[in-house]
Amino acid sequence: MVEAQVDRFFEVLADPTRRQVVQLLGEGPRRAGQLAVATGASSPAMSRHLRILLEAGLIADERVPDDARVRLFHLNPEPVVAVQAWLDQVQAHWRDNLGAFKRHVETREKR
Amino acid sequence: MVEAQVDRFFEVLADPTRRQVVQLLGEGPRRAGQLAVATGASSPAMSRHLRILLEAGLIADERVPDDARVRLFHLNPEPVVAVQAWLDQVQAHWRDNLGAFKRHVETREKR
DNA sequence: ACAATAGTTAACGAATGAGTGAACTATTGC
DNA sequence: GCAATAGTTCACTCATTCGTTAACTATTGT
Repeated sequence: MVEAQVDRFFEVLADPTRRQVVQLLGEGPRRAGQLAVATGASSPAMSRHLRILLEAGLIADERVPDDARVRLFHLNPEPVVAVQAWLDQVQAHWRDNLGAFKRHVETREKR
Repeated sequence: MVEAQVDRFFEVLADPTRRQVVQLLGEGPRRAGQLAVATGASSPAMSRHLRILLEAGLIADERVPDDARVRLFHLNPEPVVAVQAWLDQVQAHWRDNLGAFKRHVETREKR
C-alpha cells in the first residue's frame, strides 16, 4: 500500500458527506439515490462524491441485473485497513511502552 | 467523543504536512523548527499548521525549562484513538462476519 | 412513441485553505 | 545594550473544492 494512496484517502475522507457515504456503505451496498436522500445531498452533488470515492478506490460499483439504470455501490475494505495501518504506525511508539500511554487511555474502554 | 470532533480530525489530517507532523510527533516530542525542517515547510507555514493541530486538540505543547523561546509539541493520544474508533465502526459489519473479510485481511496482522 | 425514472456531466459562482513576504514579540548570549 | 535566535501574526495571492442549475444519456413502463 503506497503512501500516496493513504494521502488520497485522507483527502477524500475529509468531506463529511463522503464520510457519511463510507459509513452507510459499511452497513451494506446502497444505490446513488439512496445515498443522496440519506445524506441530504442533491443528485449531482452525490454523483460527484461517488466519482471521487471511486477514483480514490474507496468504493466500487456493481450493476444490478433487473434495472440497468441503477448502480449499487459498495465499500472496498483495503483503504479502510490502510488508514488504520497508518494510525497504528503513529501509535506504535507510545502503544508499545505500556506505561505512560496505557495509563493514559485505560480510563476509556478501547475496542 | 463527539462526532463533530472526528469531523475536525479528518479535516485536519487531510493536509499532508500536518499528517507528517503527526507522524513525527508519534515518535516523540519535537520543536517547531525541527518540524519545519523535517517537513520542508517554512516557519510561518509550520506555525499555522501547529496552531490548527493545537486547536483541533490533536497535539499539545509544553515549555522547556532551559529555553523559554522553545515550545515542545507532543501528540495527544485521544484523537488518534477516536479516528480509529470511527474506522472500526465502519468495519464492524464485514469484520464480524469472519468469512469474507477475515480471509481478505488475514494476510496482514491486525493488532 | 412518450413520459417518467436514475443518474451523469458541464459551466458557473462562492467559499475555503495553503503558502509567501514582511513585520512583530520574546528570549538568549555577548 | 545589541545582535541573533525562535517563533508568531498579518495581509495578500493563488488554487482547489463544493454546491447549484441546466442540459444530457440511458433505461423502464404504458
